[in-house]
Amino acid sequence: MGRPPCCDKVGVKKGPWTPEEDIILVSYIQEHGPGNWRAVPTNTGLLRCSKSCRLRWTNYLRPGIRRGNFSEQEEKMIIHLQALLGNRWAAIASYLPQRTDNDIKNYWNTHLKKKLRKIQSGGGDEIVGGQKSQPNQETSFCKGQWERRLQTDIHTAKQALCEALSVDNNLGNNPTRLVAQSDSSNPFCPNSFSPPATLLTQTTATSSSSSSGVYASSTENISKLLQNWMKKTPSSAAKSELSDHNDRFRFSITNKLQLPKQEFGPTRSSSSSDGSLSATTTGAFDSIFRMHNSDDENNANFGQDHQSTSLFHDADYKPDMEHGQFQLQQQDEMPLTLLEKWLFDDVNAPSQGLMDISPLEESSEFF
DNA sequence: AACGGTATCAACCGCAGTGAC
DNA sequence: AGTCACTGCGGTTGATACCGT
Repeated sequence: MGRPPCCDKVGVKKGPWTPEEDIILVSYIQEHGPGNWRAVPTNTGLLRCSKSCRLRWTNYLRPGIRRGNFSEQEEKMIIHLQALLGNRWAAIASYLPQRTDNDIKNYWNTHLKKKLRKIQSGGGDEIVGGQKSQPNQETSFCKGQWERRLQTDIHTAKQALCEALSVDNNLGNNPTRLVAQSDSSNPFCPNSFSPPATLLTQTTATSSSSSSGVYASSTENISKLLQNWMKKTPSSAAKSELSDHNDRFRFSITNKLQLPKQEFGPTRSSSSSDGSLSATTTGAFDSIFRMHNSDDENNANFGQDHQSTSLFHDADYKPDMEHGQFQLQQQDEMPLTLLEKWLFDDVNAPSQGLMDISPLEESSEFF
C-alpha cells in the first residue's frame, strides 16, 4: 500500500509560481507563520499542494536568502564541505545560512563540478563527483591533515549544537551576533533557533550593514518578482484570476501595507541575478513590509551583504544536528591534494556570512 | 535573424525520518 | 507496534535564457 499523494493531483497547479501566488503565500505566512503547510492551500486559496508551498517558501521566499553569484569563498566552502560530507546539501547549506540547499546543489551541479573537473584535468587527479577515485602518493600527507580538519569540523558542529541549544540564554551576549535577534511580535522572528553566530565570521568590508527589519531579504525577493509582474501587467495589479480568498489576501496586502505602485522603480532584467535593488524599489517595499529601517543607502545594497540584517529569524530555520555525525568513510580517499591549496590558500580572507570552519587551533576558543 | 545546442535554476518527485495517535 | 500525517532531503526534470554558428 503506497503512501497517498500529499495532495490531489487534480486541480493542483504546477510549474513556476506567479508573483501573485508568492504574495499570497508570503502574506499568509506573515500572518500565521511558517508551518502547518497542509492548511496553507486551503486557507489561502492557492491551487498548490502544501509541499509546493513549503518548497517555495523554503527555497525562495523565506527571509535571509541570498541569491545571485556565489563568492569565491563560498565556492571553496562548498567544495570543502562536499568533499567532507558528500552530497548532503542541507548539511552543507547549514554552513552557508544565506544559501538554500537547492541553490547549493544547483551550483554544485552546474558550476563546481565542471570547475573541479577542469582543475583535476590540469592537475591529473581523477575526481568523480567531487571525490577523487584513486588516492595518490600525497594521500598520506593529506590524511593527517584531513583527520585534523575532520576533528575541527566535528568540533565545530558540536559547538553549533551547543549554540543552538543555548541560544535563548546567549542572545545578545556576543558581539558577532546579528542585530535583530528576536522580535516576538514578528512572525518571522520567533524566539526560536538562531544559528551558531559565534561561528559566523565577519562579512566583508563591502558590507553596508543594512540593519533593516526582519523581512529584508524576502522583501527583496518579492520586490524582484513584483517588478517583473508589474512589467508584464503594469495596469493589472488589481486584477486577479484567483479566488476570493486570494482577493482577500491581496486586498489585505495592498491596503494594510500601502502598496505604492509608482514606487516600484525601474524594472530589472530578469536575467540579473545579483540580487541588487534600486534604493527606490527597496524603499517602496520597506513601506510594504513595514520595515523598521528605511535608510535608502543601506537598502540600496540589499542582497549583497547582510551582516546586520536579520537572516535567521525564519521560524523554519533549524540547525542541522547531523554535523556531529560526519561520515568518515571518505577520509581515506580524500581527493583534495590538489584542491587543498586552492581551498585554503586564502584561509584568512574575509568570508561572507559563512560558518567558520577554520583549523582547530583557530577554533580552540570554543573550548 | 534564425536555429540548435548548452547552461541554468526553479520546481517536482519520491523516499526517509519523526512524532502523534 | 502499527498507521498516518507531515516535514526534510536529495535526485531529477523541464522551461527558458544564453550562446555560438
